[in-house]
Amino acid sequence: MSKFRMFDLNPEQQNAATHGTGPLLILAGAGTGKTRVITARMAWLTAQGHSASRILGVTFTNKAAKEMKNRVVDMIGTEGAKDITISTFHSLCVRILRQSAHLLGYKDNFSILDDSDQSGILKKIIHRTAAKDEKLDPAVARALISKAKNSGWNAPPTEATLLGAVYLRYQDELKGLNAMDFDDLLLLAVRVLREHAETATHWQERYEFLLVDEFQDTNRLQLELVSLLAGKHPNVCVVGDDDQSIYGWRGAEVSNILEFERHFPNPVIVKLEQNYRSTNTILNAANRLIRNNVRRRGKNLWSAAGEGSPVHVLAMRDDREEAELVTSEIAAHRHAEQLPWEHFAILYRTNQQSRPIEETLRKLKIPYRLIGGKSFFDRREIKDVLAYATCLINPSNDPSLLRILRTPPRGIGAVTIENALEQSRNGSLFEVLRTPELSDTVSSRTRQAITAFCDLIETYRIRLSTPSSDPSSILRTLLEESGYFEDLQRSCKTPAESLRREENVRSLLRDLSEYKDHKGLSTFLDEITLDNDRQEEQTESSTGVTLITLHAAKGLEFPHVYLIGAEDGLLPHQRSKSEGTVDEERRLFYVGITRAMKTLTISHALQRVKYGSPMSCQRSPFLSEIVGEGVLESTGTEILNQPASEEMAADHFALLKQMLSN
DNA sequence: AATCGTCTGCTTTTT
DNA sequence: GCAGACGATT
Repeated sequence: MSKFRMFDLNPEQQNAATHGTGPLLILAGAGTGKTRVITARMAWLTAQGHSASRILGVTFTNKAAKEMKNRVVDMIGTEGAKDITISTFHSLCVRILRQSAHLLGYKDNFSILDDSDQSGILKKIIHRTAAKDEKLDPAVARALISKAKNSGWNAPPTEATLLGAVYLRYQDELKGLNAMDFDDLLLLAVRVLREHAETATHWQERYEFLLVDEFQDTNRLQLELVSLLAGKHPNVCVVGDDDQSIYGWRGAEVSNILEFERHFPNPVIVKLEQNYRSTNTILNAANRLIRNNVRRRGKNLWSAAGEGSPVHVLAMRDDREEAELVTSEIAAHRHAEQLPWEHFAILYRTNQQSRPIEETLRKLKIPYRLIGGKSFFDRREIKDVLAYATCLINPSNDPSLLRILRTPPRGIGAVTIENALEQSRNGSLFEVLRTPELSDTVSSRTRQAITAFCDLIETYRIRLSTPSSDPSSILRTLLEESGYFEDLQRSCKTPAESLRREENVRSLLRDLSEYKDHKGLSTFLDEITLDNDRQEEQTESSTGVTLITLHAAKGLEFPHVYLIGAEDGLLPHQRSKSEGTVDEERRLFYVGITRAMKTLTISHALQRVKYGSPMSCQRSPFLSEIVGEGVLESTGTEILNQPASEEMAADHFALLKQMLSN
């Protein structure tokens, strides 16, 4: 055990890391070193002689999984850590289902649909199902179906309601396409474990120790999955913070962590309250805010870092003044203390709030990175290439097939496709295209084009299935042979655009050829659909001031944080007020505050442009919960008239002058 | 099939 | 105020 002093754990962390068997709940406040504890625990387990291959860590994001893996490697070395499994919920389910989907009537080569495929299919089904006077927004349907899959239906879906009918047809359709959406991955993995004892036993024996990260964000299905994997002797260690549960709207159940004892009786509970990130002034403000929530375990963060500088609450005249003051203050602060831009972050409730900030930053020529833009994935050419790849794995995937059927145009017209789709109803389009009956209804020229297309796909499918084949060169040849690159060029307005798109395709193919462990095209596609980071690495500039929503900021930290738009109706959001989820908004605010390491500035405007016109705004009721010792309130005008130091004054002045001259 | 114009409706988004 | 969707128009 003395070995574990090496990891520099405080007594509570040590208790958690060295817990033996049975359920363990670690209530880890923001910045209390939960990743350190989880990884130290993994290290400890292996040091106790437990086999690394029987330890499973589960996270929500690939980023968190990677991070965790790196940290274990740092602790016990590559050799000791390499057999520990660390996986996201979804990729774990994919692994289970690739092995057992046939037990549920799917094929094991099923495709995973992304959001846009899902929307497309739903739109089609709604159109087909709804009567003339009935209306159902595909986005709403998607949200409701997702919620139902993750939390269960109040009543089983029936044909009686439009939504029920759409749902049933949607599931049928997906099965016909041999495809699953993100929610199905969880739903079906749980189903296969629940209904097939031998599968459940297999996985229960495979892993002896389970460690679950961000437990407050788990939904009903995820809890059930954990439960099923744990089996009768639950060595389940979960880490989470009920005060940071901000995904209730996505089906996360705070009750999973609040009522942990109900799901896993007699757990050991460890509270981590020592924070290693922020000053006490910041933590006290956070504590004062969050204690206004009723349903919580209760904890009080403290830090050994001292009091630090005051938290500023700024009342601004309008959103413009807010943007100008925040940005110029960042510029001045950076200049005065010679800090990199990366030390600063601006946090906000809704994406559109970034706009005025971006404009001002651009004016001042301050570099910034905006988190949460469009992904690499949404690029047309990337979707095209992935659709080609998907069809080689699973030609029943209609959305992908439809995509490549017209890119490039190959003499199969819209009418033909429409007819074929009509015939395919509950099966796949590819099957219909291959059937000779279609010949009766189409011209011989079209028939020829269809046959050529099907042959093309079949040929390449065979090539791909040859052992020792190289997926990336096969895919490249397929794209060349089908004239994809010419079509891409033709469809681009400028040579520069076509060059860029071609480079994107090449980079994707390079990625594939360098894909480690050459586990095959199918796994590559899984990883790409399940991993958003992969795409973002390529698009984001990684330097500058960070602009980020409160949701996306969870888990991150910045030395200097500006939380803007602390107004009633924005934070808490109007909608949360009408839906009765103000507590979650308070947690969101709490998450924002606890991102700050050294300084925190919270601003609100008295007037803000909303939907084009200026509206007057009340300050957020949360602000009166935060004020107290160490919190300074001031107005924009005061700041501009009496800056802290002469140096700052000069900077402010120079910057404002520069801004006005632009 | 592509482009233009008008209408609508407006959080958050780990996978 | 503006993006995105949809329908009318060429």
